Amino acid sequence: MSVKAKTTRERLLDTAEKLFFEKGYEGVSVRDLTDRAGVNVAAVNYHFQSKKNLYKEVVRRRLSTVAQRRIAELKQVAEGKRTPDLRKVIRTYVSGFLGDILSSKEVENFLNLVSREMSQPGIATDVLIKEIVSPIHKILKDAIHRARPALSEEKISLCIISISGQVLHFLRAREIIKRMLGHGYSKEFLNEVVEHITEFSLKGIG
Amino acid sequence: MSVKAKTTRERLLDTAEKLFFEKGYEGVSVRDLTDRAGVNVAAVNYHFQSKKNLYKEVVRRRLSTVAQRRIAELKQVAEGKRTPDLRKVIRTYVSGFLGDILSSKEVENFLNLVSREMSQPGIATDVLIKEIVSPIHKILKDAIHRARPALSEEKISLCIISISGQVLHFLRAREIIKRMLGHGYSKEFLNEVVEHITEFSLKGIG
DNA sequence: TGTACATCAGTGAACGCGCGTTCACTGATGTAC
DNA sequence: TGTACATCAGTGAACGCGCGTTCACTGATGTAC
Repeated sequence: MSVKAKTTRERLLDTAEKLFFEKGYEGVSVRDLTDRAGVNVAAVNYHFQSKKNLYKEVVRRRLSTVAQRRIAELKQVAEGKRTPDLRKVIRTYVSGFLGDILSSKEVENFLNLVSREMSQPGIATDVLIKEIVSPIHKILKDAIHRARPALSEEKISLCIISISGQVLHFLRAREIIKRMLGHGYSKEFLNEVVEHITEFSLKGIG
Repeated sequence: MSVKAKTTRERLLDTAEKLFFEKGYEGVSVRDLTDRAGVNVAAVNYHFQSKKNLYKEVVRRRLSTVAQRRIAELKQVAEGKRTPDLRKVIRTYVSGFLGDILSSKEVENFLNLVSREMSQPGIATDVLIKEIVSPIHKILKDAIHRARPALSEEKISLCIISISGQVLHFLRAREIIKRMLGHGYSKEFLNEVVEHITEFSLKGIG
């Protein structure tokens, strides 16, 4: 079997991912982290020079996987064809960020972090914009442009912001939304939300 | 003339409002506050018992004015008539939160705070929900129900969340939106955004 | 009107605490001759 | 194969700092007789 024991570095990265994604950079102290990981306080600075660096490293690690998957999914439905199926494009985008937050704690937590950094610029905002926000924006813009050639560039951007605003709000304001609706985020409800945002936005674009 | 000199308490409240609204509760230290106000560090605890209490007091002070105005505006266009003009209702809601953020630094900063507390529960979230979120939600729900009787209660709530999601996103993610669009938030642009969200949402509701 | 005392706003200095980081060290593994 | 030294992961304890808060105090104003 040989279940290789995790090194201190690996344990730190895994614990940091969990805690940072849940509580944000400032919500986690170095001691929270090292206690939970079962390593010495000095380990963070030994392996990553600083808390900030560890955070960036953690973001980078997940980002490449998640961003690549989201971008690949979108490209598949948005590119190639002469006029893309806008409903499919939007649904893919929305469901990529909302659809399966329940199926994987890691993805859910990572999306928490993304939405947090989108709401107020933080340590990793630059890399997030570069690796995920801009590429997706570009794909969506292009797809909408080909599907609705009459719309101006500015109008298309406003529509994209309207869509991502809804997605981020449903991601971020879960607690308040739960209170307003009187129920939580079940699998079925999330599917309903994805359909809702898709149809709402499709009609909104016109 | 008799320009009455501000008391320490008043200076603290005014400074706290400015700083808390701009940078959030945790972004401001008691010393930031008292230095800026030109008063002693101990004054915060002398007048307000704790930093937390000062924050609540500051929120309470603005909230009553802003909430009352927003609710009054909405009631005027939403209530009374048999079937309300949905376009007017939505525009009033959207423009209440986005329309004049440039005209008053205080209102802009307060709306920053509201949107911050809506994104992640904070010290004042409860009072905000009670005084402004719930009442407005109720008015909107009722107006949409009378204008579109076919829609279910759940569907109406989803639509309201879609609208407020857009509003909050345009409020919160200003830095990122500026980068995406290549220009800032001018008076004209804000009017354009209000019209955009109104029409997008009106079509979205169907 | 004068005196004694209470109440109040406001202050300077310090407290205890948790924070991120650093220092001096250990013990295991690798490398050179 | 044995010895000497270098490199590395990891550690325990402490450092300096900024934080919210508290303490003991001053000086001005109000109140009672």
